[in-house]
Parts: sequence; structure tokens; C-alpha cells
Amino acid sequence: MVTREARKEDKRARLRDAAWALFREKGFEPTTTKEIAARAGVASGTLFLYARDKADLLFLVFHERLSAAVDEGLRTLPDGPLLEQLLHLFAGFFRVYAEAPEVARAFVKELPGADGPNAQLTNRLTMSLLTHVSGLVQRAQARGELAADVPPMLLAQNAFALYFFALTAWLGRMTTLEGALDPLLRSSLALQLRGLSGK
Amino acid sequence: MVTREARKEDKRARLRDAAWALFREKGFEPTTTKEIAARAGVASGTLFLYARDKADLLFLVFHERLSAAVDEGLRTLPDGPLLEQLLHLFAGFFRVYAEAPEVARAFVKELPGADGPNAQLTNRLTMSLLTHVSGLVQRAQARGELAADVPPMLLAQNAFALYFFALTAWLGRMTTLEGALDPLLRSSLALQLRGLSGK
DNA sequence: TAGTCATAATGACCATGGTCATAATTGACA
DNA sequence: TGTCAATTATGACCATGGTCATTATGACTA
Repeated sequence: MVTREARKEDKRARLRDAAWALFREKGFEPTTTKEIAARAGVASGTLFLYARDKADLLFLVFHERLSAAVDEGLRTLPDGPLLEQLLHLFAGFFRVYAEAPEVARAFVKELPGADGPNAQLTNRLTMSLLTHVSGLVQRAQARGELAADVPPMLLAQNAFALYFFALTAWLGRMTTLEGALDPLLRSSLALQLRGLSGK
Repeated sequence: MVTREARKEDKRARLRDAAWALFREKGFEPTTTKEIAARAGVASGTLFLYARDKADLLFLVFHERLSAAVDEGLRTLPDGPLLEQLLHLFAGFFRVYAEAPEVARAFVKELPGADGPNAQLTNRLTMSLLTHVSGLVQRAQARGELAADVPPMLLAQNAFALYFFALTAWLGRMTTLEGALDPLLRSSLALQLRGLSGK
């Protein structure tokens, strides 16, 4: 038996896939909501039962991809200094965005003040990422790499802020993808970590 | 004699003032471009000769107010530690946004990848702010407050990134105005500056 | 002053995002 | 199986942002 919930979930998935395919093919702006609805096999109005507005589709799409990147990043986390672990994680996110920078730009634009239903998912994801990073900080403290009196969550926030700034600089075409990761983000994080060494 | 340039400048100013007044009264979204044009005394299409799109009006409006905040902040800069000087500057920006948080949210949303004609102005303003902050860093180094081998521009960027994150947290309703400035931004900047002390 | 041309202004027009009254579907319960 | 309230879907419709062919303006020259 196919439950209501399952049907809804199926439609949500179809809309997500249709949106992602079209955004990739034609970009965010040029894609119309009616095209997406048609491709997903639903009526034009139905789309708005699954996303509050067009922008909310971006959260639907990126939530899935970014969750995967978090999982993958944590799974393949290297041993070694905190700086390298952070870069490893963030590099994974950059790869997600690099699949479609145009669409990523639209997504990042919507991040400040995001409050649609799907945006909530992304916010929760960010929170959980911060918690994980905070955990990495604590591990670095445990192995004596980092001063024990650094508030882990605060450092996690700062690291995230620097990551977000580098991301914005890249998407704003102020640097290349590689440049954003390597000179920019690496040196930013290094400067933040400088002087926080253990003992 | 009234030159063409003067007429254009006058229209630009009228559009800017009309936009600001209406955005304050009704918010960004609910204000229509035709209302703004009418209030400025121009035809609906004329507006788009002065702003590439509705969002570009935000840059027209905020460029003026943020420039003033930069000037004022630098003019009244306190003596004392770098941390206090940075907070003084950033507090000025928060005050600008606090005049109309709803509109500020729309503005900040448009910042990533801003490329309209008026957006250029704002980008230049950010660059000049970074240069000024970099100057403050150098002065702190000169007075021995900060290690001499810290790259000034890099620290300026990091400080700005932390400011931007705090701003986003406030506009995203994750903290109050005071909370964004005092526990959040202050402790972020303090953590960044920790361990960079001179000598 | 009349003539000419680049620049600026206009507003009818169009495509699209989003709404909402109506219709269809579902499944709990008898 | 039949009933019916609740949930879900539909697409005609509307308001708005943005375009563009047309018109107006004004700075020149002769």
C-alpha cells in the first residue's frame, strides 16, 4: 500500500530532481517554476505546496547535496592538524557549489534570513556542522594541539565565518575556486589559529 | 543653466529618497517600483535607467548611508586597543541597519555577487573600508600592541568576515542587536586577536 | 533661428512568480 | 462497501518587475 506520506515524499523528490536538472541546464533565473512543475509531473500550483517560493527550491536541492558532503567529509576526515581537517571539510562544500556556481550564487544569496520550510533544513544542517566542528576543536585540545581554554563553539563559529567569507569572495568572482581555498581560506584559518596553540 | 548631468543627478537623488522613504514605510517587498517612480516624479520605465533592477535601488540607498557611517566612524575613532576601535566602527554599521532591519535584510541578501551599477559603489566602499582597517592594524603594530609579522590586510579581511557573520546572525534573527554586537562580535574578534599580541 | 543628432524619458506591453476558489483523492470508520 | 471530513491537487487568474519601440529633449553648428 502506498501511503499519503510516501506519495508526498515521492513528489518532493521529483520536484527536487526536476529543479536541480533545470537549474543546472539553464541557470536559476531563466528556469520558470512552471517548467519545473511540468517536468516533475505536477500542476503549477502544486509546486508551492512543497516550496514556499522559488528560492525555497534551492534549499530543497542543496540540503540534500550538502548533507552528503558533510557525511562524506567527516567519514574521510584526515588525521593531522585541525587546520587540515577544517580545510578538508570546507573543500567538500566548495566542490558541491562548483558543480553549478551560478546556482550556488543564488543559493548563498538566500542564506541570510532564510525562513521557508526547506530553509529550516539548511539551518539545522549548519547548526549540526558547527557542533561537529566544535567536536574537532575539542579533539585538538585533547591532543594538546590547542589551548584548553578556547571555547570550542566560538572557534567553530569563527572558522565557519571565515569559510563563508571565502565562499562569498569566490562566488562574487573576486578569486578563483582554487584561490579561494588555498591562499585565501587557508591563510585566514591559519591566522585565526595562530596563537591558540596548546600548553 | 541646468546641465544634463545636473538633471540626471537630481533624478537619481529623487529616486534614492523615494525608494528609502517607501522601503522604510512599507518594507522592501511590498513597495512596487511603480510607486517609487511615481513618488520620484518619473515614469515607471525611467527608474530602470538609474537602477538595473529593484535590488539595485538598495545599493543606491545604502551606499550613501554606509559611506556616511564609515566617515563618522573614522572621525570619532577612539584611542585604545584595536578591538575597541573595530567595535566602534562596526557598531556604526549596525546602527545604519537598525534603522530598518527588514530593508537591511534585503540589502545583505543582495551582497553576494552584487554586480549592478550601484552595487559597484558598495563594493568599492567595502574595499576602502578594508584598507582603512588595515591601516588601523598597522597603527596597532606600530605601537607594539600587535605582532609585526601579521599581514595587515589579511587580519582586516578576517575582522570583516567576523563582522559580516555577526550581522547575518542578527538579521537572521538568531540574536538581538545588542547581542550581536556584544557577546557575539566582541568575543569573535577577541578570539581572533588573541595570541597576536606584540613582542 | 532652424536643423541635426545623441541622449534621455515614456508607458503600453509581456512573462513570470505566486494565490486561491474549486475539484479530486484518500482513508478512517461504520 | 458506502459515507464523509480532511488532505492534497489543480490551473485560471492577478500583480509586478522589467523591456523596448517610440517620443521628447537639449546641446551643438551654421
